[in-house]
Amino acid sequence: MTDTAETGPRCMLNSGAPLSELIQTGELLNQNCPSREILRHLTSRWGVLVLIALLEKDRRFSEIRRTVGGVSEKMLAQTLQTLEADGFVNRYSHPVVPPHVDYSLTPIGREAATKVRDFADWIEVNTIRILSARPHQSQAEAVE
Amino acid sequence: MTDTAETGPRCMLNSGAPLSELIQTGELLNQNCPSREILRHLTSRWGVLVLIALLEKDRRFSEIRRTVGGVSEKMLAQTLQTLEADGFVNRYSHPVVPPHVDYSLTPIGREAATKVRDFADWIEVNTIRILSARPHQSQAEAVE
DNA sequence: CAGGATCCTAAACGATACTG
DNA sequence: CAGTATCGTTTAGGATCCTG
Repeated sequence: MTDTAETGPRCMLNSGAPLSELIQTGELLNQNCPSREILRHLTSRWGVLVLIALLEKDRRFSEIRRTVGGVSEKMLAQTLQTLEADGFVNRYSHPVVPPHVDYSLTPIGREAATKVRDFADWIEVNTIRILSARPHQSQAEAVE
Repeated sequence: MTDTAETGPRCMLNSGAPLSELIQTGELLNQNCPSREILRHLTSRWGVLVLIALLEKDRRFSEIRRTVGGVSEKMLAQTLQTLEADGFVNRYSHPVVPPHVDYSLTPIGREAATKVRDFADWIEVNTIRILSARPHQSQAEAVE
């Protein structure tokens, strides 16, 4: 045992090497890679849907809330803050009362959202196919 | 108020219309659409990484566990069961002792995994750019 | 209107022990 | 080896109330 409690090999992205020289291949499978965090934010339950909603057009808070079915105020605020902190979303608060806040995608946010949207499109197109190809559950499983 | 406690408009995919005539556009934003469930499975924390691991080659349980850094036995088993139930993954248990179980992608699982891999690749290529473009946290936030 | 603060429940997760 | 069962912890998530 060493002095540090490493849980696996270090990721190249935090190995101390100069960033400009790094090449990443399959680093997501590495537990310690910061790309894991990005992945989790972008694939989070509400993050995916918010990105899609904002890809269509800029929206204000309550509009996103209405667009993304089922999201609570709290989770929407939290999701938007995370996406903003990652630099995927711009937040512009108009200096008026009552408050008016507009959300939009940053350039890199738009890139990410486009990728997410591609994947979402695939799911929407294939959902029926997936549901019908699904192995049937047994009675026991269905009751569960 | 009606007799049913609907939380939003029905999704076309469970509206009772014949499946073959349905067209889906933006149905993921609808709370009641079954595609939401597929999305959650495919974008789940470990689901993404398992699909990527299996896209490279077929693997047995312990091999996936070693490949996907940080996944626990329990979560891997659970994730594989979900992906199998959705029809994305094949499970073949060799009739030997000690047990030997091979996992592989189904055709539709391979399609899905390819899409996931595309997105993952984008993240890996852009992680550095994302991290450096991130708005800096304040001292207060950093301590938090 | 856009949230922040609070409280609470449910689900996800991980570690460990056990079994065919 | 490939799980299952159990337990305890952590996080996600929702509901409600409150404020500039």
